[in-house]
Amino acid sequence: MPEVRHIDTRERILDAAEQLFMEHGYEGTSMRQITGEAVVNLAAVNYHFGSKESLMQEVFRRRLDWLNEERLRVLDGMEQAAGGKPLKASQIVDGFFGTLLRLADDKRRGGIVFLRLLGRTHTEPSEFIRAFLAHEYAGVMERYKQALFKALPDVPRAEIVWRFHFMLGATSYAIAGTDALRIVADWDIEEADTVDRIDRLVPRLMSFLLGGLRAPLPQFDEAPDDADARAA
Amino acid sequence: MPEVRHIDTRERILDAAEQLFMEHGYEGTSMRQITGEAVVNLAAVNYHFGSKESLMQEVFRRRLDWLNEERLRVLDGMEQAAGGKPLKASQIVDGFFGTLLRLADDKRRGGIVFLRLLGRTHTEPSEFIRAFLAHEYAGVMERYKQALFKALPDVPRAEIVWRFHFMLGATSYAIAGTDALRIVADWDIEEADTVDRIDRLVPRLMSFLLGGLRAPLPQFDEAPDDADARAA
DNA sequence: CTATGATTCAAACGAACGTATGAATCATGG
DNA sequence: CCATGATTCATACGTTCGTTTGAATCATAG
Repeated sequence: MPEVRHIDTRERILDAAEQLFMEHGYEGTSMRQITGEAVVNLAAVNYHFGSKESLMQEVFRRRLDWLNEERLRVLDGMEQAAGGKPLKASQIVDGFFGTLLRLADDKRRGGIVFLRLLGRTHTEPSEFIRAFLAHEYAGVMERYKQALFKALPDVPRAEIVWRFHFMLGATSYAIAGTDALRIVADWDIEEADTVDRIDRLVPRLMSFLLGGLRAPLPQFDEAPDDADARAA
Repeated sequence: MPEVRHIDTRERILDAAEQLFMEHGYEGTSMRQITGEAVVNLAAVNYHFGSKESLMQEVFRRRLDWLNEERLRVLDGMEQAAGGKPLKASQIVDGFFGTLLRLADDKRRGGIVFLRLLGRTHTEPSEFIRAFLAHEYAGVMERYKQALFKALPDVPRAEIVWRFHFMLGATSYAIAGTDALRIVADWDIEEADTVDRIDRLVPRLMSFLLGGLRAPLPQFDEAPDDADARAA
């Protein structure tokens, strides 16, 4: 097999790119940084991936393919077990976000580095990246959306979609900046240490997400204009 | 006063930069794009602001100074009215996030363009930007944090800080991508039209945030290892 | 009406960017 | 064990980047 150096080089590039894209973003990372960190020749990226854009896509595909398939497997399993009855909202949320967050401990599948990269990329401005992510997510999103509709028949569908969106935001942000707490202001979570944070982040975030998902529906009181009246 | 052209040029640069940084990010926006959009000479940015970094900081300072002072004014007013008694959580959340979101309608203070820029920048990788934002936010964060501690005396402080963090994430994401709904997957909110979205986004997001903030506390069942038992 | 300082301008700087090239080096199949 | 195709390598290409420069133009004060 003439594949040994090949694969090794490819993987080293992907690892370095994953790390650097996470730290400095796509535009902020140069080919020379990537190949330098990976200890490969500058031309290797173009040889193996064709371009910087293709490299970026491969960085995501390598991790997202498994993640989204796993999400579908989990959902399939839960629906099978439920035998046609609606799932609980907490199950669905855990299937989608829990499956994501549990990646943090799985270094073989990217671990916390990929998690942070993914969190940051959700708000990445580059057009082609967002388009690519939209395509990668399309199938999974549709399935989970339908499951939530079924689980919460009394909640307007538009409301569910919005709240899914808010949950995505809270999650992206939470994983994008594990250190962002002391960035947005220098709060220090009293007890927090590196290991502790991820372990406890999951139940903390899950409580928050479910609380938000099941919150009382908003009142669109009166005229669209101004409308200072807010529920106290 | 030799200030007329001066100020006009400065402002045109700031407006163009605000728009372009929002669309393409800091690294993805070039000086030539900015000066082209502003219809000023390429050298004008360096003449008026010194560097691209300083320009970025000025773009934010122009808007954030007022926003954060307003947040403090609102909090002061509410605390005065309460006369020493704790505020309601919903008041505090509205003071912080509502004041932010109501900027969307205030074109004079940046409107939705600045709002989206701010949302995206929270996960921006560049070190100096995050450092700058941390400094800008420091005072306001501390005051609101203390207000929440007082309003929710039964909730562990660490939990409040985390939930504030989650709220920030949900909000950033919601405003960063008003179009991100059809980006993350191509959902279309049935009724949603441009005007409608922002009007209804506020009560929707507020309900979600409050639901999350007041959710049942997480259970850290069976410490995984390193039994740092903390009250559940 | 001219002198002065502030602003604008066209042009250029060196550095860094993503990419391409062709020769050198490698591992393998015949 | 040599021929072949895959991979690595040093080097260079053409652009674009942020910034600088010095002259031209402007608005005002004396």
